[in-house]
Amino acid sequence: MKSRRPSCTDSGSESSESDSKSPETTTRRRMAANARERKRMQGLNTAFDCLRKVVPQWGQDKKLSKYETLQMALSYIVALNRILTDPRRHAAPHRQWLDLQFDCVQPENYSCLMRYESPSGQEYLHSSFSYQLDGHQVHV
DNA sequence: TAGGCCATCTGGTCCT
DNA sequence: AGGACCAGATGGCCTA
Repeated sequence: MKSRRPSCTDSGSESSESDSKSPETTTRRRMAANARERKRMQGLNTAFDCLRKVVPQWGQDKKLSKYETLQMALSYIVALNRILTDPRRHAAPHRQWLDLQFDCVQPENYSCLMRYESPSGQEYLHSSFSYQLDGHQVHV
């Protein structure tokens, strides 16, 4: 594991008589805030690990970065959404419906719309997704 | 060695 | 008032 900067959060002395402005209190609060922030970031990283497990890796032996994980999750959701909204077009065995690459879905290229279509073809309120793929506007 | 990725610290802001 | 969240800064590790 990485060697981390010496942490000042190890549970140490607790001053009980200090007022709210004393250096001791300030330091104690900072240490507590650091510990909370560390815990929060660990929770975030746990969530990223969970996301990596359910997102396709396409044979990558290297762990996806956080950014790549988010991009891949976005592409994956788009692909699954396409299957759900138009299964006959996208779910055929010969279809390479998961051939979206990271670059296919860039934040500047997509927009979320509020439209949905049921499997029976009946339209109702839902969320759909559109993005730029190879220069073409794709709606799923 | 440079660049990418990451963990941690820190101060600011918002919320309860 | 204190906790949660966020973004910037900093420095360590790893790989090409």
